[in-house]
Amino acid sequence: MTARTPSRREKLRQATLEEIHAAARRLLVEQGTAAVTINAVARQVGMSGPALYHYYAGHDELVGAVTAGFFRELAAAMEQARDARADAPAGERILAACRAMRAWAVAHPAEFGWIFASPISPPDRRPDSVRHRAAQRFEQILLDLTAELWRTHPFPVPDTDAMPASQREQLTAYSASIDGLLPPAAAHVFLSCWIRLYGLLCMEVLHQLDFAYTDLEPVFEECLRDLAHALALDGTGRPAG
Amino acid sequence: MTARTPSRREKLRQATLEEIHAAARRLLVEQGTAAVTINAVARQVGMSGPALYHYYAGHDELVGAVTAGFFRELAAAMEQARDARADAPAGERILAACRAMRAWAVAHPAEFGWIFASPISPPDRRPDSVRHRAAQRFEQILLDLTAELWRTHPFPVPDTDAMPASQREQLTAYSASIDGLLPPAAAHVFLSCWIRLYGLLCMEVLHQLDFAYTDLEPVFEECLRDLAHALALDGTGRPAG
DNA sequence: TAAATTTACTTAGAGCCATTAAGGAAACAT
DNA sequence: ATGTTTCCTTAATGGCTCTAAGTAAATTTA
Repeated sequence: MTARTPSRREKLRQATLEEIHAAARRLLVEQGTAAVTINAVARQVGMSGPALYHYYAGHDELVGAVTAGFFRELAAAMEQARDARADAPAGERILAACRAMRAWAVAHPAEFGWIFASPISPPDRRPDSVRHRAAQRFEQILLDLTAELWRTHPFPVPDTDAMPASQREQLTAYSASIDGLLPPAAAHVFLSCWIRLYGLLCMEVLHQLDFAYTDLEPVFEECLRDLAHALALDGTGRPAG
Repeated sequence: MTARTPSRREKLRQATLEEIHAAARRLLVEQGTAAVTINAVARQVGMSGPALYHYYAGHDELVGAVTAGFFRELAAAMEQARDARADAPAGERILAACRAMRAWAVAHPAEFGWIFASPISPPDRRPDSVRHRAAQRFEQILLDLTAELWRTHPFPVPDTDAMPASQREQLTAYSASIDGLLPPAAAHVFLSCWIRLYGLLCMEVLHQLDFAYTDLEPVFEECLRDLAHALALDGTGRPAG
Protein backbone atom coordinates (compact mmCIF):
# COMPACT_ATOMS: atom_id res chain seq x y z
CA MET A 1 0.00 0.00 0.00
CA THR A 2 1.34 3.40 -1.00
CA ALA A 3 -1.20 5.40 0.99
CA ARG A 4 1.19 7.27 3.24
CA THR A 5 -0.34 10.65 3.91
CA PRO A 6 -3.97 11.08 2.88
CA SER A 7 -3.26 14.67 1.96
CA ARG A 8 -5.81 17.37 2.29
CA ARG A 9 -6.47 17.22 -1.47
CA GLU A 10 -6.98 13.51 -1.45
CA LYS A 11 -9.40 13.72 1.44
CA LEU A 12 -11.41 16.35 -0.37
CA ARG A 13 -11.41 14.27 -3.52
CA GLN A 14 -12.56 11.24 -1.57
CA ALA A 15 -15.37 13.21 0.00
CA THR A 16 -16.45 14.46 -3.40
CA LEU A 17 -16.41 10.93 -4.77
CA GLU A 18 -18.65 9.81 -1.96
CA GLU A 19 -20.97 12.72 -2.63
CA ILE A 20 -21.12 11.73 -6.28
CA HIS A 21 -21.97 8.15 -5.40
CA ALA A 22 -24.66 9.26 -3.00
CA ALA A 23 -26.17 11.58 -5.59
CA ALA A 24 -26.17 8.88 -8.26
CA ARG A 25 -27.79 6.47 -5.87
CA ARG A 26 -30.43 8.97 -4.85
CA LEU A 27 -31.30 9.60 -8.48
CA LEU A 28 -31.46 5.87 -9.17
CA VAL A 29 -33.72 5.15 -6.22
CA GLU A 30 -35.99 8.13 -6.67
CA GLN A 31 -36.23 8.42 -10.43
CA GLY A 32 -34.97 5.20 -11.93
CA THR A 33 -32.10 4.04 -14.07
CA ALA A 34 -32.50 6.61 -16.82
CA ALA A 35 -32.17 9.49 -14.38
CA VAL A 36 -28.58 8.64 -13.52
CA THR A 37 -26.94 10.91 -16.07
CA ILE A 38 -23.67 12.73 -15.77
CA ASN A 39 -25.42 16.05 -15.93
CA ALA A 40 -28.04 15.21 -13.35
CA VAL A 41 -25.49 13.80 -10.92
CA ALA A 42 -23.26 16.83 -11.35
CA ARG A 43 -26.20 19.12 -10.75
CA GLN A 44 -27.01 17.24 -7.54
CA VAL A 45 -23.55 17.68 -6.11
CA GLY A 46 -23.52 21.33 -7.10
CA MET A 47 -21.01 21.28 -9.89
CA SER A 48 -21.98 21.73 -13.45
CA GLY A 49 -21.63 19.12 -16.13
CA PRO A 50 -18.17 18.46 -17.41
CA ALA A 51 -16.60 18.87 -13.96
CA LEU A 52 -17.55 15.29 -13.30
CA TYR A 53 -15.08 14.17 -15.93
CA HIS A 54 -12.35 14.95 -13.43
CA TYR A 55 -13.68 12.05 -11.38
CA TYR A 56 -14.83 9.58 -14.01
CA ALA A 57 -13.81 9.22 -17.62
CA GLY A 58 -17.41 9.03 -18.75
CA HIS A 59 -20.87 7.79 -18.05
CA ASP A 60 -19.92 4.12 -18.29
CA GLU A 61 -17.17 4.46 -15.74
CA LEU A 62 -19.44 6.29 -13.32
CA VAL A 63 -22.03 3.56 -13.67
CA GLY A 64 -19.38 0.91 -13.13
CA ALA A 65 -18.09 2.59 -10.00
CA VAL A 66 -21.57 2.99 -8.53
CA THR A 67 -22.36 -0.62 -9.33
CA ALA A 68 -19.16 -1.73 -7.66
CA GLY A 69 -20.24 0.17 -4.57
CA PHE A 70 -23.52 -1.71 -4.51
CA PHE A 71 -21.70 -5.01 -4.84
CA ARG A 72 -19.46 -4.07 -1.94
CA GLU A 73 -22.39 -3.11 0.24
CA LEU A 74 -24.21 -6.32 -0.61
CA ALA A 75 -21.07 -8.35 0.07
CA ALA A 76 -20.58 -6.58 3.38
CA ALA A 77 -24.13 -7.39 4.44
CA MET A 78 -23.57 -11.04 3.63
CA GLU A 79 -20.23 -11.13 5.39
CA GLN A 80 -21.74 -9.57 8.46
CA ALA A 81 -24.49 -12.19 8.58
CA ARG A 82 -21.89 -14.88 8.08
CA ASP A 83 -19.63 -13.59 10.84
CA ALA A 84 -22.43 -12.96 13.31
CA ARG A 85 -22.37 -16.73 13.86
CA ALA A 86 -18.67 -17.19 13.38
CA ASP A 87 -18.58 -20.37 15.40
CA ALA A 88 -21.66 -21.97 13.87
CA PRO A 89 -21.23 -24.78 11.34
CA ALA A 90 -20.60 -23.75 7.75
CA GLY A 91 -24.07 -24.82 6.64
CA GLU A 92 -25.73 -22.46 9.06
CA ARG A 93 -23.53 -19.59 7.92
CA ILE A 94 -24.35 -20.36 4.29
CA LEU A 95 -28.05 -20.01 4.97
CA ALA A 96 -27.47 -16.85 6.96
CA ALA A 97 -25.48 -15.32 4.10
CA CYS A 98 -28.16 -16.29 1.58
CA ARG A 99 -30.88 -14.72 3.69
CA ALA A 100 -28.80 -11.59 4.07
CA MET A 101 -28.46 -11.49 0.31
CA ARG A 102 -32.19 -11.50 -0.24
CA ALA A 103 -32.76 -9.12 2.65
CA TRP A 104 -30.45 -6.62 1.00
CA ALA A 105 -32.09 -7.13 -2.37
CA VAL A 106 -35.55 -6.59 -0.94
CA ALA A 107 -34.45 -3.57 1.06
CA HIS A 108 -32.69 -2.06 -1.95
CA PRO A 109 -34.60 -3.18 -5.01
CA ALA A 110 -33.43 -0.37 -7.25
CA GLU A 111 -29.79 -1.04 -6.44
CA PHE A 112 -30.10 -4.79 -6.79
CA GLY A 113 -31.97 -4.45 -10.06
CA TRP A 114 -29.32 -2.06 -11.31
CA ILE A 115 -26.70 -4.75 -10.75
CA PHE A 116 -28.46 -7.00 -13.21
CA ALA A 117 -30.32 -4.76 -15.55
CA SER A 118 -27.37 -2.56 -16.40
CA PRO A 119 -25.99 -4.43 -19.39
CA ILE A 120 -22.39 -5.20 -18.54
CA SER A 121 -20.52 -3.00 -20.97
CA PRO A 122 -17.42 -4.51 -22.61
CA PRO A 123 -14.93 -2.44 -20.60
CA ASP A 124 -16.57 -3.79 -17.46
CA ARG A 125 -15.86 -7.35 -18.56
CA ARG A 126 -12.15 -6.84 -18.20
CA PRO A 127 -11.27 -8.93 -15.17
CA ASP A 128 -9.49 -6.01 -13.54
CA SER A 129 -12.35 -3.54 -13.79
CA VAL A 130 -13.66 -2.11 -10.56
CA ARG A 131 -17.05 -3.62 -11.19
CA HIS A 132 -15.67 -7.05 -11.93
CA ARG A 133 -13.54 -7.18 -8.83
CA ALA A 134 -16.40 -6.10 -6.59
CA ALA A 135 -18.68 -8.68 -8.20
CA GLN A 136 -16.08 -11.33 -7.63
CA ARG A 137 -15.74 -10.58 -3.96
CA PHE A 138 -19.50 -10.92 -3.71
CA GLU A 139 -19.51 -14.24 -5.54
CA GLN A 140 -16.59 -15.47 -3.51
CA ILE A 141 -18.48 -15.36 -0.24
CA LEU A 142 -20.73 -18.31 -0.90
CA LEU A 143 -17.96 -20.06 -2.78
CA ASP A 144 -15.66 -19.87 0.24
CA LEU A 145 -18.39 -21.01 2.57
CA THR A 146 -19.23 -23.90 0.32
CA ALA A 147 -15.57 -24.85 0.13
CA GLU A 148 -15.36 -24.83 3.91
CA LEU A 149 -18.43 -27.01 4.07
CA TRP A 150 -16.87 -29.31 1.51
CA ARG A 151 -13.76 -29.67 3.67
CA THR A 152 -15.57 -30.18 6.96
CA HIS A 153 -18.78 -31.96 6.00
CA PRO A 154 -18.48 -33.08 2.37
CA PHE A 155 -21.80 -33.20 0.55
CA PRO A 156 -22.82 -35.77 -2.04
CA VAL A 157 -21.72 -35.00 -5.58
CA PRO A 158 -22.79 -36.29 -8.97
CA ASP A 159 -20.65 -38.53 -11.13
CA THR A 160 -18.89 -36.33 -13.64
CA ASP A 161 -18.24 -39.32 -15.84
CA ALA A 162 -21.95 -39.46 -16.55
CA MET A 163 -21.94 -35.87 -17.83
CA PRO A 164 -21.37 -34.73 -21.39
CA ALA A 165 -17.69 -34.22 -22.05
CA SER A 166 -18.21 -30.51 -22.67
CA GLN A 167 -19.71 -30.03 -19.24
CA ARG A 168 -17.00 -32.05 -17.53
CA GLU A 169 -14.36 -29.93 -19.22
CA GLN A 170 -16.05 -26.70 -18.23
CA LEU A 171 -16.29 -27.84 -14.63
CA THR A 172 -12.66 -28.85 -14.64
CA ALA A 173 -11.68 -25.46 -16.01
CA TYR A 174 -13.80 -23.69 -13.44
CA SER A 175 -12.37 -25.81 -10.64
CA ALA A 176 -8.91 -24.80 -11.77
CA SER A 177 -9.90 -21.14 -12.02
CA ILE A 178 -10.85 -21.20 -8.33
CA ASP A 179 -7.54 -22.83 -7.48
CA GLY A 180 -9.10 -26.21 -6.81
CA LEU A 181 -11.06 -24.81 -3.90
CA LEU A 182 -13.71 -27.28 -5.02
CA PRO A 183 -13.16 -30.29 -7.27
CA PRO A 184 -15.22 -30.34 -10.49
CA ALA A 185 -18.00 -32.50 -9.08
CA ALA A 186 -18.42 -30.32 -6.00
CA ALA A 187 -18.21 -27.23 -8.18
CA HIS A 188 -21.17 -28.58 -10.07
CA VAL A 189 -23.24 -28.71 -6.89
CA PHE A 190 -22.13 -25.22 -5.92
CA LEU A 191 -23.02 -23.80 -9.33
CA SER A 192 -26.42 -25.47 -9.30
CA CYS A 193 -27.18 -23.86 -5.97
CA TRP A 194 -25.87 -20.51 -7.17
CA ILE A 195 -28.01 -20.64 -10.29
CA ARG A 196 -31.17 -21.39 -8.37
CA LEU A 197 -30.54 -18.77 -5.72
CA TYR A 198 -29.36 -15.96 -7.94
CA GLY A 199 -31.87 -16.84 -10.65
CA LEU A 200 -34.77 -16.59 -8.25
CA LEU A 201 -33.65 -13.22 -6.93
CA CYS A 202 -33.02 -12.01 -10.46
CA MET A 203 -36.55 -12.85 -11.52
CA GLU A 204 -38.05 -11.38 -8.37
CA VAL A 205 -36.25 -8.08 -8.75
CA LEU A 206 -36.89 -7.81 -12.49
CA HIS A 207 -40.60 -8.27 -11.78
CA GLN A 208 -40.81 -11.40 -13.85
CA LEU A 209 -42.96 -13.13 -11.26
CA ASP A 210 -45.43 -10.41 -10.46
CA PHE A 211 -48.11 -12.24 -12.40
CA ALA A 212 -48.24 -14.87 -9.67
CA TYR A 213 -46.40 -13.80 -6.53
CA THR A 214 -46.35 -10.53 -4.67
CA ASP A 215 -44.30 -11.80 -1.75
CA LEU A 216 -41.53 -14.22 -2.63
CA GLU A 217 -40.22 -14.80 0.86
CA PRO A 218 -41.82 -18.25 1.23
CA VAL A 219 -40.62 -19.20 -2.25
CA PHE A 220 -37.13 -18.15 -1.27
CA GLU A 221 -37.29 -20.23 1.90
CA GLU A 222 -38.37 -23.20 -0.20
CA CYS A 223 -35.38 -22.60 -2.40
CA LEU A 224 -33.13 -22.54 0.65
CA ARG A 225 -34.58 -25.85 1.81
CA ASP A 226 -33.69 -27.33 -1.57
CA LEU A 227 -30.17 -25.97 -1.27
CA ALA A 228 -29.86 -27.33 2.25
CA HIS A 229 -30.84 -30.68 0.90
CA ALA A 230 -28.39 -30.52 -2.00
CA LEU A 231 -25.62 -29.57 0.41
CA ALA A 232 -26.71 -32.24 2.90
CA LEU A 233 -27.10 -29.65 5.61
CA ASP A 234 -29.82 -31.76 7.18
CA GLY A 235 -27.26 -34.39 8.00
CA THR A 236 -28.33 -37.02 5.50
CA GLY A 237 -25.32 -37.86 3.42
CA ARG A 238 -26.74 -40.02 0.66
CA PRO A 239 -24.89 -39.87 -2.65
CA ALA A 240 -26.62 -37.86 -5.41
CA GLY A 241 -28.05 -39.30 -8.63
CA MET B 1 -62.80 -8.84 -36.82
CA THR B 2 -63.56 -5.61 -38.65
CA ALA B 3 -60.87 -6.05 -41.32
CA ARG B 4 -63.05 -5.92 -44.40
CA THR B 5 -60.99 -4.34 -47.13
CA PRO B 6 -57.27 -4.06 -46.41
CA SER B 7 -57.20 -0.82 -48.39
CA ARG B 8 -54.17 0.27 -50.30
CA ARG B 9 -53.33 2.76 -47.56
CA GLU B 10 -53.56 0.16 -44.85
CA LYS B 11 -51.33 -2.22 -46.74
CA LEU B 12 -48.73 0.47 -47.18
CA ARG B 13 -48.93 1.35 -43.51
CA GLN B 14 -48.54 -2.28 -42.55
CA ALA B 15 -45.51 -2.62 -44.79
CA THR B 16 -43.96 0.45 -43.24
CA LEU B 17 -44.59 -0.90 -39.75
CA GLU B 18 -42.81 -4.10 -40.67
CA GLU B 19 -39.94 -2.11 -42.09
CA ILE B 20 -39.73 -0.16 -38.85
CA HIS B 21 -39.65 -3.33 -36.79
CA ALA B 22 -36.98 -4.84 -39.00
CA ALA B 23 -34.87 -1.70 -38.76
CA ALA B 24 -35.20 -1.57 -34.98
CA ARG B 25 -34.26 -5.20 -34.71
CA ARG B 26 -31.26 -4.77 -36.99
CA LEU B 27 -30.03 -1.89 -34.85
CA LEU B 28 -30.54 -3.90 -31.68
CA VAL B 29 -28.69 -6.93 -32.99
CA GLU B 30 -25.85 -5.06 -34.62
CA GLN B 31 -25.29 -2.19 -32.20
CA GLY B 32 -27.05 -3.03 -28.97
CA THR B 33 -29.91 -1.71 -26.92
CA ALA B 34 -28.83 1.90 -26.86
CA ALA B 35 -28.76 2.13 -30.64
CA VAL B 36 -32.51 1.62 -30.96
CA THR B 37 -33.48 5.28 -30.98
CA ILE B 38 -36.36 6.89 -32.81
CA ASN B 39 -33.99 8.91 -34.93
CA ALA B 40 -31.77 6.00 -35.86
CA VAL B 41 -34.71 3.77 -36.75
CA ALA B 42 -36.28 6.50 -38.84
CA ARG B 43 -33.00 7.04 -40.64
CA GLN B 44 -32.81 3.34 -41.41
CA VAL B 45 -36.20 3.24 -43.04
CA GLY B 46 -35.46 6.41 -45.00
CA MET B 47 -37.71 8.85 -43.26
CA SER B 48 -36.47 11.53 -41.03
CA GLY B 49 -37.08 11.80 -37.34
CA PRO B 50 -40.51 12.91 -36.30
CA ALA B 51 -42.21 10.99 -39.12
CA LEU B 52 -42.02 7.94 -36.92
CA TYR B 53 -44.46 9.56 -34.53
CA HIS B 54 -47.17 8.78 -37.05
CA TYR B 55 -46.58 5.12 -36.27
CA TYR B 56 -45.74 5.18 -32.57
CA ALA B 57 -46.55 7.72 -29.92
CA GLY B 58 -42.98 7.74 -28.67
CA HIS B 59 -39.89 5.77 -27.92
CA ASP B 60 -41.50 3.67 -25.21
CA GLU B 61 -44.32 2.58 -27.45
CA LEU B 62 -41.93 1.62 -30.22
CA VAL B 63 -39.89 -0.43 -27.79
CA GLY B 64 -43.03 -2.07 -26.48
CA ALA B 65 -44.19 -3.00 -29.97
CA VAL B 66 -40.83 -4.43 -30.95
CA THR B 67 -40.70 -6.40 -27.71
CA ALA B 68 -44.18 -7.74 -28.36
CA GLY B 69 -42.97 -8.92 -31.76
CA PHE B 70 -40.14 -10.81 -30.14
CA PHE B 71 -42.53 -12.42 -27.71
CA ARG B 72 -44.77 -13.46 -30.58
CA GLU B 73 -41.88 -14.95 -32.49
CA LEU B 74 -40.67 -16.82 -29.42
CA ALA B 75 -44.16 -18.08 -28.70
CA ALA B 76 -44.57 -19.19 -32.31
CA ALA B 77 -41.34 -21.17 -32.14
CA MET B 78 -42.53 -22.91 -28.99
CA GLU B 79 -45.96 -23.60 -30.43
CA GLN B 80 -44.42 -25.05 -33.53
CA ALA B 81 -42.25 -27.41 -31.50
CA ARG B 82 -45.28 -28.35 -29.43
CA ASP B 83 -47.47 -29.03 -32.45
CA ALA B 84 -44.81 -30.92 -34.34
CA ARG B 85 -45.66 -33.81 -32.00
CA ALA B 86 -49.33 -33.05 -31.67
CA ASP B 87 -50.18 -36.62 -30.77
CA ALA B 88 -47.35 -37.18 -28.31
CA PRO B 89 -48.12 -37.16 -24.60
CA ALA B 90 -48.23 -33.75 -22.92
CA GLY B 91 -44.96 -34.34 -21.10
CA GLU B 92 -43.08 -34.81 -24.31
CA ARG B 93 -44.58 -31.66 -25.78
CA ILE B 94 -43.63 -29.73 -22.66
CA LEU B 95 -40.01 -30.69 -23.04
CA ALA B 96 -40.12 -29.89 -26.76
CA ALA B 97 -41.52 -26.44 -26.06
CA CYS B 98 -38.89 -25.80 -23.40
CA ARG B 99 -36.09 -26.78 -25.75
CA ALA B 100 -37.56 -24.58 -28.43
CA MET B 101 -37.57 -21.74 -25.95
CA ARG B 102 -33.88 -22.07 -25.24
CA ALA B 103 -33.09 -22.67 -28.91
CA TRP B 104 -34.74 -19.38 -29.79
CA ALA B 105 -32.97 -17.60 -26.94
CA VAL B 106 -29.59 -18.91 -28.01
CA ALA B 107 -30.23 -18.13 -31.66
CA HIS B 108 -31.43 -14.62 -30.84
CA PRO B 109 -29.53 -13.53 -27.74
CA ALA B 110 -29.97 -9.82 -28.33
CA GLU B 111 -33.71 -10.16 -28.75
CA PHE B 112 -34.12 -12.46 -25.76
CA GLY B 113 -31.96 -10.23 -23.61
CA TRP B 114 -34.01 -7.24 -24.71
CA ILE B 115 -37.13 -8.95 -23.38
CA PHE B 116 -35.64 -9.00 -19.90
CA ALA B 117 -33.24 -6.17 -19.73
CA SER B 118 -35.65 -3.53 -20.97
CA PRO B 119 -37.13 -2.40 -17.69
CA ILE B 120 -40.87 -2.82 -18.03
CA SER B 121 -42.09 0.76 -18.12
CA PRO B 122 -45.27 1.52 -16.20
CA PRO B 123 -47.47 1.92 -19.30
CA ASP B 124 -46.39 -1.56 -20.35
CA ARG B 125 -47.69 -2.99 -17.09
CA ARG B 126 -51.26 -2.21 -18.04
CA PRO B 127 -52.76 -5.62 -18.69
CA ASP B 128 -54.02 -4.51 -22.08
CA SER B 129 -50.72 -3.23 -23.43
CA VAL B 130 -49.41 -4.86 -26.57
CA ARG B 131 -46.34 -6.04 -24.73
CA HIS B 132 -48.28 -7.50 -21.87
CA ARG B 133 -50.63 -9.45 -24.11
CA ALA B 134 -47.79 -10.90 -26.16
CA ALA B 135 -45.93 -11.86 -23.00
CA GLN B 136 -49.02 -13.54 -21.68
CA ARG B 137 -49.50 -15.62 -24.79
CA PHE B 138 -45.91 -16.75 -24.37
CA GLU B 139 -46.39 -17.62 -20.72
CA GLN B 140 -49.66 -19.36 -21.48
CA ILE B 141 -48.04 -22.00 -23.65
CA LEU B 142 -46.35 -23.91 -20.86
CA LEU B 143 -49.24 -23.20 -18.55
CA ASP B 144 -51.70 -24.80 -20.96
CA LEU B 145 -49.44 -27.76 -21.52
CA THR B 146 -48.99 -28.23 -17.80
CA ALA B 147 -52.74 -28.02 -17.31
CA GLU B 148 -53.25 -30.68 -19.95
CA LEU B 149 -50.69 -32.85 -18.22
CA TRP B 150 -52.45 -32.25 -14.95
CA ARG B 151 -55.75 -33.43 -16.42
CA THR B 152 -54.35 -36.49 -18.19
CA HIS B 153 -51.48 -37.61 -15.96
CA PRO B 154 -51.69 -35.69 -12.69
CA PHE B 155 -48.32 -35.10 -11.07
CA PRO B 156 -47.61 -35.16 -7.35
CA VAL B 157 -48.24 -31.90 -5.55
CA PRO B 158 -47.17 -30.53 -2.18
CA ASP B 159 -49.51 -30.05 0.72
CA THR B 160 -50.58 -26.43 0.74
CA ASP B 161 -51.62 -26.73 4.36
CA ALA B 162 -47.95 -27.04 5.25
CA MET B 163 -47.15 -23.72 3.57
CA PRO B 164 -47.19 -20.30 5.17
CA ALA B 165 -50.65 -18.77 4.93
CA SER B 166 -49.36 -15.95 2.75
CA GLN B 167 -48.10 -18.38 0.16
CA ARG B 168 -51.28 -20.41 0.20
CA GLU B 169 -53.31 -17.29 -0.38
CA GLN B 170 -51.13 -16.16 -3.25
CA LEU B 171 -51.40 -19.56 -4.90
CA THR B 172 -55.16 -19.52 -4.48
CA ALA B 173 -55.35 -16.09 -6.05
CA TYR B 174 -53.15 -17.15 -8.92
CA SER B 175 -55.18 -20.30 -9.44
CA ALA B 176 -58.27 -18.15 -9.68
CA SER B 177 -56.58 -15.73 -12.07
CA ILE B 178 -55.97 -18.58 -14.50
CA ASP B 179 -59.60 -19.66 -14.19
CA GLY B 180 -58.78 -22.68 -12.10
CA LEU B 181 -56.82 -24.22 -14.93
CA LEU B 182 -54.61 -25.58 -12.17
CA PRO B 183 -55.54 -25.87 -8.50
CA PRO B 184 -53.28 -24.00 -6.05
CA ALA B 185 -51.10 -26.99 -5.25
CA ALA B 186 -50.53 -27.82 -8.92
CA ALA B 187 -49.94 -24.15 -9.64
CA HIS B 188 -47.15 -24.28 -7.10
CA VAL B 189 -45.42 -27.05 -9.03
CA PHE B 190 -45.90 -25.20 -12.30
CA LEU B 191 -44.49 -21.97 -10.89
CA SER B 192 -41.49 -23.77 -9.42
CA CYS B 193 -40.71 -25.23 -12.82
CA TRP B 194 -41.24 -21.89 -14.51
CA ILE B 195 -38.93 -20.14 -12.10
CA ARG B 196 -36.13 -22.62 -12.61
CA LEU B 197 -36.46 -22.66 -16.37
CA TYR B 198 -36.90 -18.97 -16.96
CA GLY B 199 -34.38 -18.08 -14.26
CA LEU B 200 -31.70 -20.20 -15.85
CA LEU B 201 -32.26 -18.69 -19.28
CA CYS B 202 -32.35 -15.22 -17.76
CA MET B 203 -28.97 -15.71 -16.14
CA GLU B 204 -27.48 -17.26 -19.23
CA VAL B 205 -28.58 -14.45 -21.50
CA LEU B 206 -27.59 -11.72 -19.06
CA HIS B 207 -24.12 -13.25 -18.91
CA GLN B 208 -24.33 -13.89 -15.22
CA LEU B 209 -22.77 -17.33 -15.56
CA ASP B 210 -19.90 -16.56 -17.88
CA PHE B 211 -17.48 -16.92 -14.99
CA ALA B 212 -18.06 -20.66 -14.97
CA TYR B 213 -19.93 -21.84 -18.05
CA THR B 214 -19.48 -20.98 -21.70
CA ASP B 215 -21.99 -23.54 -22.98
CA LEU B 216 -25.07 -23.98 -20.86
CA GLU B 217 -26.77 -26.62 -22.97
CA PRO B 218 -25.90 -29.49 -20.60
CA VAL B 219 -26.98 -27.40 -17.62
CA PHE B 220 -30.25 -26.71 -19.34
CA GLU B 221 -30.77 -30.42 -20.02
CA GLU B 222 -30.11 -31.09 -16.35
CA CYS B 223 -32.74 -28.53 -15.49
CA LEU B 224 -35.17 -30.26 -17.83
CA ARG B 225 -34.50 -33.57 -16.14
CA ASP B 226 -35.37 -31.98 -12.81
CA LEU B 227 -38.58 -30.60 -14.29
CA ALA B 228 -39.43 -33.96 -15.77
CA HIS B 229 -39.01 -35.43 -12.34
CA ALA B 230 -41.14 -32.78 -10.68
CA LEU B 231 -43.86 -33.33 -13.26
CA ALA B 232 -43.52 -37.11 -12.95
CA LEU B 233 -42.87 -37.40 -16.66
CA ASP B 234 -40.77 -40.48 -16.00
CA GLY B 235 -43.81 -42.34 -14.89
CA THR B 236 -43.16 -42.49 -11.17
CA GLY B 237 -46.09 -40.92 -9.41
CA ARG B 238 -44.93 -40.70 -5.85
CA PRO B 239 -46.40 -37.84 -3.82
CA ALA B 240 -44.09 -34.90 -3.17
CA GLY B 241 -42.75 -33.82 0.21
C1' DT C 1 9.26 32.88 -0.64
C1' DA C 2 8.49 33.00 -5.68
C1' DA C 3 7.78 30.36 -9.78
C1' DA C 4 6.08 26.29 -11.94
C1' DT C 5 2.89 22.77 -11.96
C1' DT C 6 -1.04 20.22 -10.90
C1' DT C 7 -5.91 20.11 -9.72
C1' DA C 8 -10.63 21.51 -9.84
C1' DC C 9 -13.47 23.65 -11.80
C1' DT C 10 -15.86 26.99 -15.41
C1' DT C 11 -18.23 28.16 -19.97
C1' DA C 12 -18.71 27.23 -25.01
C1' DG C 13 -19.84 24.19 -28.33
C1' DA C 14 -20.57 20.00 -31.43
C1' DG C 15 -23.46 16.30 -32.19
C1' DC C 16 -26.66 13.11 -30.56
C1' DC C 17 -31.41 12.25 -28.70
C1' DA C 18 -36.98 12.83 -27.84
C1' DT C 19 -40.61 15.43 -28.65
C1' DT C 20 -43.82 19.27 -30.25
C1' DA C 21 -45.39 22.51 -33.64
C1' DA C 22 -46.49 24.12 -38.09
C1' DG C 23 -47.12 23.25 -42.72
C1' DG C 24 -47.22 20.98 -47.46
C1' DA C 25 -48.49 17.48 -50.68
C1' DA C 26 -50.66 13.41 -51.88
C1' DA C 27 -54.51 10.03 -51.29
C1' DC C 28 -59.10 9.34 -50.28
C1' DA C 29 -64.11 10.27 -49.54
C1' DT C 30 -67.98 12.79 -50.79
C1' DA D 1 -64.26 19.24 -57.49
C1' DT D 2 -63.88 19.91 -52.70
C1' DG D 3 -62.87 18.85 -48.13
C1' DT D 4 -60.63 15.71 -45.09
C1' DT D 5 -57.43 12.52 -43.65
C1' DT D 6 -52.78 10.68 -43.89
C1' DC D 7 -47.91 10.92 -44.41
C1' DC D 8 -44.30 13.29 -44.40
C1' DT D 9 -41.28 17.52 -44.07
C1' DT D 10 -38.48 21.26 -41.60
C1' DA D 11 -37.88 24.17 -37.44
C1' DA D 12 -37.23 24.48 -32.80
C1' DT D 13 -36.73 23.35 -27.62
C1' DG D 14 -34.28 21.25 -24.31
C1' DG D 15 -31.81 17.30 -22.59
C1' DC D 16 -27.86 14.28 -22.99
C1' DT D 17 -22.44 12.95 -23.67
C1' DC D 18 -18.27 14.54 -24.29
C1' DT D 19 -14.25 17.72 -25.99
C1' DA D 20 -11.87 22.06 -25.87
C1' DA D 21 -10.20 26.09 -23.92
C1' DG D 22 -9.52 28.87 -20.13
C1' DT D 23 -9.37 30.47 -14.95
C1' DA D 24 -8.37 30.32 -10.16
C1' DA D 25 -6.72 28.00 -6.34
C1' DA D 26 -3.79 24.55 -4.09
C1' DT D 27 0.43 22.24 -4.07
C1' DT D 28 5.15 21.29 -5.30
C1' DT D 29 9.56 22.78 -6.55
C1' DA D 30 13.49 25.73 -6.78
